[in-house]
Amino acid sequence: MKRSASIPSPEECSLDFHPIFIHLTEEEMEWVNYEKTCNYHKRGEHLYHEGGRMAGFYCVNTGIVKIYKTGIDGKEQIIAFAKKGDILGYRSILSSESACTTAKILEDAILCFLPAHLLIDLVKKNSDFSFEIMKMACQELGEANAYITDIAQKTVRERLAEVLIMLKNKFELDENKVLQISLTREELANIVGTATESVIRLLSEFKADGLLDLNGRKIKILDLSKLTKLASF
Amino acid sequence: MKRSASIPSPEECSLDFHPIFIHLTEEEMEWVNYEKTCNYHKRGEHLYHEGGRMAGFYCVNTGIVKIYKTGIDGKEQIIAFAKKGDILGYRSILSSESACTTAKILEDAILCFLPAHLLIDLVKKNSDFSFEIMKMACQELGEANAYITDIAQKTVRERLAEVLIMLKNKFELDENKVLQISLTREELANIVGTATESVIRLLSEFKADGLLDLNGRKIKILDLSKLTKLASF
DNA sequence: CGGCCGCTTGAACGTTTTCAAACTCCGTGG
DNA sequence: CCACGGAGTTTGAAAACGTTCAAGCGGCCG
Repeated sequence: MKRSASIPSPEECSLDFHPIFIHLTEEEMEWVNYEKTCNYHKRGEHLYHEGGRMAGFYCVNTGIVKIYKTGIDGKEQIIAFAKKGDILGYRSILSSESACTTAKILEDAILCFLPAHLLIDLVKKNSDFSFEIMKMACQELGEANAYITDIAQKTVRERLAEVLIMLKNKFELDENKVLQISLTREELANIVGTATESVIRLLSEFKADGLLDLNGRKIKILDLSKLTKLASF
Repeated sequence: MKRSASIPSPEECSLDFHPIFIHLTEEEMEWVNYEKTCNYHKRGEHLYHEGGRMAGFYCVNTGIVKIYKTGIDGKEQIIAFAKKGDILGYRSILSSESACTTAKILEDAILCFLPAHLLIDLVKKNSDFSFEIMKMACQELGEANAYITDIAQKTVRERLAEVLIMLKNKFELDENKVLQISLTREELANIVGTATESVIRLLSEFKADGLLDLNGRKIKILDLSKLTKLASF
């Protein structure tokens, strides 16, 4: 536990690669670096909870964060994942609402925390920064609308295929074509919006059809084009 | 057709009540009024189409606009309605994407059209305006996330109850407790994300349970609290 | 008056969920 | 080192839910 006790190195804390900050002046960037708090976060840790007030937002430098809402009798609905380069928690700050989701570390992460007032000040002072944030929010909105349509109209089978493709695009495959994110069957079900057993049955069906190979939580994509057809884009 | 041939009166074109514009300077407001084009739009008319480029955005002064995506074999998924005070089409402009929805007039409307460059210029020049737009986008994003969870986890019955409550909140009831928006059963189904027949069956079930009364497209809300319970918030 | 569109109902069908049980893997403690 | 326990996974069978198809009705517009 040497790492989690210590503070990340300056390189690990760098925000330079975050597309959001490219339009900041040197002065503003210094301000950001002065205000930021960078930390290690272990798997399982909660960053914030649905319904709570957001003290600030987070920039992901390494690791994976799961963002979800809690629905009927505690069942979670996964809304998104955040990985290197993503920011999270900005929505609630800008809309002056309490957090509409919960964020939990899925893979050990290095995150920078930036206080809410900084976000608001930057948005008010730097119109390019503001524009980037707005662009991001509008893109997310477009994706959310698309997902509403999918979830309302597609079968569970189609949605599972689609989710696998989405995960492949976001987290890539390794040299063996294995999805570079490890999810439980239940988590997969909570993205798709279905029961765990349904995911299990459909996955083995996909395997039987030669679309993919399974090895515990490792999912190897064998036939992307068939999978894409199944998702019916 | 005297009206549709003529141009709306200055009062009908006023944008003063739109909350979006309250932070504009007098000069900026003059600019908006100079650039705006105000028109009558008849029921059935399309404002823009999914996949097309947005030349600008619209402010609703009167009437109702239906905003939807087209899914599997043409089935529409209604994403939102816009009424007096709402703006639409801004998302695609700010995210530099093509329209992710289609907009169609549901009730004869008076709309102001504002060119895309105006939106972008205002966003870049007036940080308060920019902040308002961002706030709106972030709120919509929160609502979209909530709807994803609902549609993924709730039964059709719960969702229909929820949609009726949403419509009541947005369009109010008249003095007879009748919903002030007229939708076909199919349109209701396309909000809920289900088949037309399911909506019909559930509506008559709600009626049998004394929750509401039906008279063609007129839906009279009899027992809001029971309906709310059914929606399980 | 005819035809079309929207509404309604019934019945069959298919998909998905639920419940129950058993199995596997893995880490902990005896 | 092995037993134990727990979480996650898998499978089967039954049940619930929702869709689809088919048919008939009713009202409105041309």
